[in-house]
Amino acid sequence: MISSDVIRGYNDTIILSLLLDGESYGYEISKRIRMLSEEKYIMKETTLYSAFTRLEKNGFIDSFFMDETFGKRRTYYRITPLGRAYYREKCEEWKLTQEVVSKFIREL
Amino acid sequence: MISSDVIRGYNDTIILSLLLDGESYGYEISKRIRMLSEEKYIMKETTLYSAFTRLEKNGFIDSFFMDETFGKRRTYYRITPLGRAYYREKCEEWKLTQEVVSKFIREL
DNA sequence: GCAGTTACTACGACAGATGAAGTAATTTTG
DNA sequence: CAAAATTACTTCATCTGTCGTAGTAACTGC
Repeated sequence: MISSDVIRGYNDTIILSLLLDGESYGYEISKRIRMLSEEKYIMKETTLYSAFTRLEKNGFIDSFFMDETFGKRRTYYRITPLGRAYYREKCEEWKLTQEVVSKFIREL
Repeated sequence: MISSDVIRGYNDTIILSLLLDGESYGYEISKRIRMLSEEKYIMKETTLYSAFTRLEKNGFIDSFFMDETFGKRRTYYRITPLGRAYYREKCEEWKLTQEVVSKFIREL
């Protein structure tokens, strides 16, 4: 289990990464994070949906509705070019973070 | 430069790691983080001192004063056995976090 | 003697994560 | 066929940690 405070800085990046595979919606994203991380990280619902709001406000994702005649209406999200650029930056930053944090981590 | 939000979850761990080398105080810790990270991460003063307060409250560090007849009085900190245990946990968590986050990071 | 460095402390603002609760529709199961 | 589970969110209030700003205080170098 990974605590939220250590991965916090990467929630937005994780979501964007999954949207690179194509448009998706909250519940699906949530399940994919769970699966891909092998249950090691489970993003809370409220965290996820508040991330969507923030990402959209920043222009990193777009939201839209699909034509659905059944089921509770889903909000779909799609990554924007700006979002891709931001994702790339965060990937670079991740490499740097790994290097830096690793200097303070030792095997005991 | 690493933004504070991505490294946020590791500030306490970074401080504890430096205290493993022996007791130290705020200003010194701050300089060592700066140097060890090759200026890639600079912990803000307020962040650092509030981390000390939190760590002490949690029993992970002890504070004390040294006999000093000159200079502004420094508060020294020393890691406790509890702090060492916590540090070890965080090191394990770091490995897990690296694995998990890496799954969402791609070369583009 | 004044600027710069060392070494903090206090305070208020803000962003992001969270728990709890609620809504609403569909699907499964007993 | 009704109840429980699952899907798919939304709202709201709270908490934690970071940050900007500012101030205090002593020493050090020019």
